[in-house]
Amino acid sequence: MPADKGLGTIANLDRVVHSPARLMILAYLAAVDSADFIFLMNQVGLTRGNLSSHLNTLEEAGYVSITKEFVEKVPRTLIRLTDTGQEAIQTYREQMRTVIEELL
Amino acid sequence: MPADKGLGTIANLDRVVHSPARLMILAYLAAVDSADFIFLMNQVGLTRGNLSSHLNTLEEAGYVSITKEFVEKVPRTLIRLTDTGQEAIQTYREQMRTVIEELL
DNA sequence: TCAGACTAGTTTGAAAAACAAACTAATACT
DNA sequence: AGTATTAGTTTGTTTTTCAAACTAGTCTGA
Repeated sequence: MPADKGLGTIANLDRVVHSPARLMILAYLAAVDSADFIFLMNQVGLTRGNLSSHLNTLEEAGYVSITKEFVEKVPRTLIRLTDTGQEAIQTYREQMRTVIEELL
Repeated sequence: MPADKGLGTIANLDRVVHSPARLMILAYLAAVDSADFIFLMNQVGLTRGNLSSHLNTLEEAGYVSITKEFVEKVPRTLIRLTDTGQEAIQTYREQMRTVIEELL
């Protein structure tokens, strides 16, 4: 662990949120609250496989909920930000803000 | 690439800076401007091997300069933030600030 | 109706990054 | 001389990221 208090903030950053690919997913979901798989894929510019595994990571962390439904025989995967996910983003924002201030 | 302008900011984040371990190193160097290897190791809480390879990455990116000198027969490695490194931090701060604003 | 093509994802496997253990080399102590 | 200590580097393992290949179901037209 870092000896310094400020650096400790960096060490404690939530890696699930911090990863750029997932940060994009969360940023998008924070704006729209719910999106389908393909639309999200186009928005964040990830391949399907890539998106699938990142969503899995986010779901395991409890940050998103994934519901599959059939719309006119076509499967549709809806991804939604959970309250826990919302909180995680909030915490991350606050920590990152602190980091940015002390990085000056 | 992401379709959205804001998400593009996240996609373009400098990965060399973004990595928490290196972010700690840079944050520390930004504060003190120069530090020796062992002191830095204690401050950021990394093992020697770990610190050594991260410094290598930072040196290759041109963000730090590493000078080795002998002080009383004892080798001393001084790590210093370069101007390029200072600029990279500045750019990262600005991008991250934007990210934090649009993550709300 | 059966072949080919598309949609929506998941699984798997490869590449890159992060980390720590083991190694190197030099000095200092006894 | 032999052992311990300091200061790093190299190497090998684990984890993370990413994309190619696979699966399952639907649609389209000959």
